[in-house]
Amino acid sequence: MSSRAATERLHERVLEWYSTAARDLPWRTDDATPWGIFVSEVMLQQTPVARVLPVWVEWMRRWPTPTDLAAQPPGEAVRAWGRLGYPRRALRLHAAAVAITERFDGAVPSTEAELSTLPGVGTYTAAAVATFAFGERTTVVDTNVRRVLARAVTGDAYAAPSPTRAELETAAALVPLEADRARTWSVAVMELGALVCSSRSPRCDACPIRALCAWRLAGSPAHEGPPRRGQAWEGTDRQMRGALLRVLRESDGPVSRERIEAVSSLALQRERCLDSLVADGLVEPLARGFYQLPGAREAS
DNA sequence: CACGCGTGGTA
DNA sequence: TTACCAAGCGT
Repeated sequence: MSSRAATERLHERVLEWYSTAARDLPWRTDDATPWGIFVSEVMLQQTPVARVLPVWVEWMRRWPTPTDLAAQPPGEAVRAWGRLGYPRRALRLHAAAVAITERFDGAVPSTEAELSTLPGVGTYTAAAVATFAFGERTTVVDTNVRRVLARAVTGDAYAAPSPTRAELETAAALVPLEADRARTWSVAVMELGALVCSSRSPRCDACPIRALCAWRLAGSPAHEGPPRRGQAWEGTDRQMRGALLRVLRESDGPVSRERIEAVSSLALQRERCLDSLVADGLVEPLARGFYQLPGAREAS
């Protein structure tokens, strides 16, 4: 319900703050390529910047273009993914590189609609790449944006579990009209959420919009409703899949069934997870009970 | 639409 | 120490 003048004040304060507080990240430099930005966005899905940085640098060194990556077997992408987590992203990134090479002549597509057709590219990533790599004026909504707007505009301590229609309309209404300003606004709000308006302990004293923040003005009320439950971990298939894939990733050649079985004595779960990794295309079964990352060449 | 999917740092 | 959390996506 903010007036145009209030919106303008919000823009000015956030953009001014960003001009001095923004981190120097390699995918934000002027010479960052659309491919580099694309790779960074996929790596940053649910993974912190600090962990992404060294892996991104290595990927750019090895595969400076989508075609370079597409020429490799998918297992190479999975191995180079290291410990970023959610390794299916590596597989989808490889598949996206193949699609870009085959369907877009090796050039990362520039529109949100075309980007959305690529594997591993959802609503957020399509908007982010269209905006940050190509300057398309669109609405970028990630978890940071949702939290910042929940507090500053709506006055809630946290955003809803999943984005609501009203939330997306609020975000869209706040995007500056001019494309270049819109791009900076999007990255600035994300940065504000990452550095200042954090989930656990927001640093309101350092916030450029504390004087305009609805949550702050309401006395920073605690979150209402049931506590959001985190993901279970101990004993989950996710944990087992991670342990299994780690053995494959850190092994040069094919891995014997014996080494697979040494990962865990829980045979039922272990085999279920191995099967699911094969079904996902993350693991390739070979003859005589050996396994390897998909498409990996035989070590000589 | 709710759930499954990795990993490691931090309050 | 132990939950919580980090630029989501696909089914």
